[in-house]
Amino acid sequence: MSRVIGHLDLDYFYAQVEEVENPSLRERPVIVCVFSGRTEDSGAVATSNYKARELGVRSGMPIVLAKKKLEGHSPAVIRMVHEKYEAISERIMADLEQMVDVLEPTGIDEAFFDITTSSGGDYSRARAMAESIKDAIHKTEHLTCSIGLGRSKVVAKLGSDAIKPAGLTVILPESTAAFLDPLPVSKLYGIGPKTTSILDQMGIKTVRQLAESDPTEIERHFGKKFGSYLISSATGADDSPVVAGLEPTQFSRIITLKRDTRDAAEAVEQLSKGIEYLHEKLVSSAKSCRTVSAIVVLTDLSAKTKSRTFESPIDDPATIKTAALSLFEELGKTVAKDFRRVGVRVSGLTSVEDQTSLSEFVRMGSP
DNA sequence: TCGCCCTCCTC
DNA sequence: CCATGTGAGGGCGA
Repeated sequence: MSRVIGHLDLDYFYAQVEEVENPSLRERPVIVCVFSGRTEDSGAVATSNYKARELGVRSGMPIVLAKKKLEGHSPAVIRMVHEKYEAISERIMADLEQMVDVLEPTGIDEAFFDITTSSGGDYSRARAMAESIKDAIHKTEHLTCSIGLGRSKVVAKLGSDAIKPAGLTVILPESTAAFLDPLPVSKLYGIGPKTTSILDQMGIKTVRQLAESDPTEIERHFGKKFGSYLISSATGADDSPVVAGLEPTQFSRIITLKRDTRDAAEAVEQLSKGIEYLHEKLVSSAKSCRTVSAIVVLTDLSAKTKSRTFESPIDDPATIKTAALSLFEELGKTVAKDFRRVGVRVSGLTSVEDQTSLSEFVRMGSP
């Protein structure tokens, strides 16, 4: 029996949340922006509503450029408030969890789910379940979403993208090949510009061509792991499970500096709020980290990182700060250009409860 | 295993 | 024409 996997995507999430909060915005192009603070309007568009997209606005576009495209259309330019969207997302995910067998959130606005058991493997029952999920989110949060149903994560994800906003696309197991075959490989999850270009050079343009290509040849180019993933996604036979309760493995914070510099102290100074935030994240998730990394983006937008791993896990802000400072100092010596953006990452996360306490360690004795 | 880089994803 | 922010995962050399 085929599995029934779903992928749910909240439509133009941040901008839609703003529309719900202020319905008069629906008539206007809306851009939700991240302001870097470097100059008045420097920064980028995080997302926009469909009115803005129709006028040529795209995610990641400089705010100044987006404003030019929207000139004369009375655009709403809104500063992004991440915590607001996070709270709404958490409520929705908690509700969803009650409605499916397994829920795997993969971002603030999307999640995979498995309803094989509760639908009995019946795709018309599954469709009805997807419809009630959409209704529930609309009732409670007044938000629309798009859902794809299919036999694998890759297929479900393509489904949620096929018709949006407010779409529901069901790809029956027996129609999987017909659905996938004609798509360009770049549509598959995990295939970006680089992989597309390599495949193109191998004469592989469509998902069908990828599915029919020699697995050995593919694995030779992309490695065992990614190679076998490519083949199984292309055939729709990818059997990776939907997994609930995945724990984060890293937290990071990166900011744009008010002015370019190579001074480590200034980097850490401007990052001090960010380091506080990382500390809070560690405490609130009951985790410690073993590795601290400093990230710099130089004036030419190239990036460099340097990290330090501690023997035992740490979670206090002072230690993170000191580590970051020395890492930035070392980076400052090796790079040829000034820092434009700086960041700190904590990784190698372990749950506090998992950590072997000293007394426990002594009791265990040396192996 | 660590450290660093690359690729990708989403907004 | 300016270019934000977060996180996952793999490859590879040391």
